[in-house]
Amino acid sequence: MASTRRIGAPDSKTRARLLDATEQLMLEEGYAAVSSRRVAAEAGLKPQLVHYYFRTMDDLFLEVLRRRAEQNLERYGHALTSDRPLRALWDLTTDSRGAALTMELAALANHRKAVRTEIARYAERFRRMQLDVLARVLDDAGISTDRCPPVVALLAMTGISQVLALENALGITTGHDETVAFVERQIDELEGAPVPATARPTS
Amino acid sequence: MASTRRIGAPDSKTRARLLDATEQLMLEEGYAAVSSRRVAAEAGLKPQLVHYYFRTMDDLFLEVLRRRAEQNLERYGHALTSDRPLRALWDLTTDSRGAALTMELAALANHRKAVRTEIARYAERFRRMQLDVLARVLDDAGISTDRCPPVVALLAMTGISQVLALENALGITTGHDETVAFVERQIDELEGAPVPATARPTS
DNA sequence: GTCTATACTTCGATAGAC
DNA sequence: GTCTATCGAAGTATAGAC
Repeated sequence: MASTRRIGAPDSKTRARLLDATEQLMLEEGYAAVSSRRVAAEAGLKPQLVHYYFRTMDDLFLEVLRRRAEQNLERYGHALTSDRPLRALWDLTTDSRGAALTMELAALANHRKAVRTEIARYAERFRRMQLDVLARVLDDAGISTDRCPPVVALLAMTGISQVLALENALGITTGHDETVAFVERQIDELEGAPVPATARPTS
Repeated sequence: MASTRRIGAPDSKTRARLLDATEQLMLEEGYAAVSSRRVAAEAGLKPQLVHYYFRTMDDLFLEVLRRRAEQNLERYGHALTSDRPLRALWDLTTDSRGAALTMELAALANHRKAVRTEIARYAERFRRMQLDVLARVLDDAGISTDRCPPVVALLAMTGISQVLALENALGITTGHDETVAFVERQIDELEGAPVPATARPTS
């Protein structure tokens, strides 16, 4: 029989503080630093509150993941409608804070089955949205996809931004500037390079 | 003054068993599963022995890292002298077991300063060796490096193999086959292996 | 609805026995 | 040189007080 234990309200202010503290802790010290005691200390609360609002640590991690993923899905939605969708997509995948948290969640997935399952679900949705953008841009630019299918270009782009984020975290930056410049030049060519000045059309 | 506590012999059979057990545990359940008790259980030994041979857990992780890194340095050395060095390099970076362990160590580096420092040191050495191979191959093939410097190609290759490994661990494989085929075709063209009919050397 | 007192488990590490 | 007995701290989680 299921436990009769109660759970905190989903819209509680305290609950949100715990989620923020968890995310902060993951970024600063990695997911392994996340414990009920550490999260509570970061939020200035008592450790037991973590278990009141999130019955288990898995629930806490899942909620962090979902909150961030939904936010990202919305951002990618906007990228789709941008006048330079590919550039918008690249900017999103190279956002350092987002990339770092993604890395932590991916590492976490290695030994938390619930997290792995949820990440895989979201990843498929992201992949599809990204592919839509890329396929459309390549088609508009009249690029043949025989030799390099859109999915290959997408994986390359994802991989490059990932390795940049990972090495950044380790303090290795050799070749990063050149790589970013290269990718952005490719994107500019595909989407029609804007004049290099700061003149941007008003939105 | 430093502690008077003693430490086990470096060539001890028991010590090696503990290192093996740690590596195994990291691959199977992630680095967060590595504790003195779990490692000992995996090796069929008593938990306190971990602290006898490796004073702290940091020391244990560092030894796992060094052992694996030295092994890899040797492998990359061989790749340099292969008749198809680029292909050998690609095979090494896509070795799934090695990639998985690297991911774990990278994640571990996020909150273990000693590990991060040591990884960064080895990473610089690897990067240099890999660049030597790539620059030579590109030069031999007469490829201009103006547009795409060797270091950019290297980061792309590293990123692609990394994202493949990461997604594999998550159970996502969409587009993987196409991507591997694409990269290997590029390599074959550069190194003059069986060239497909549509191959077009750069002018 | 919100939070605290508390149980029980596992952790890293040391001192000392063989 | 090798291993064991044991400690204090930190971890997750639950039952019950406000």
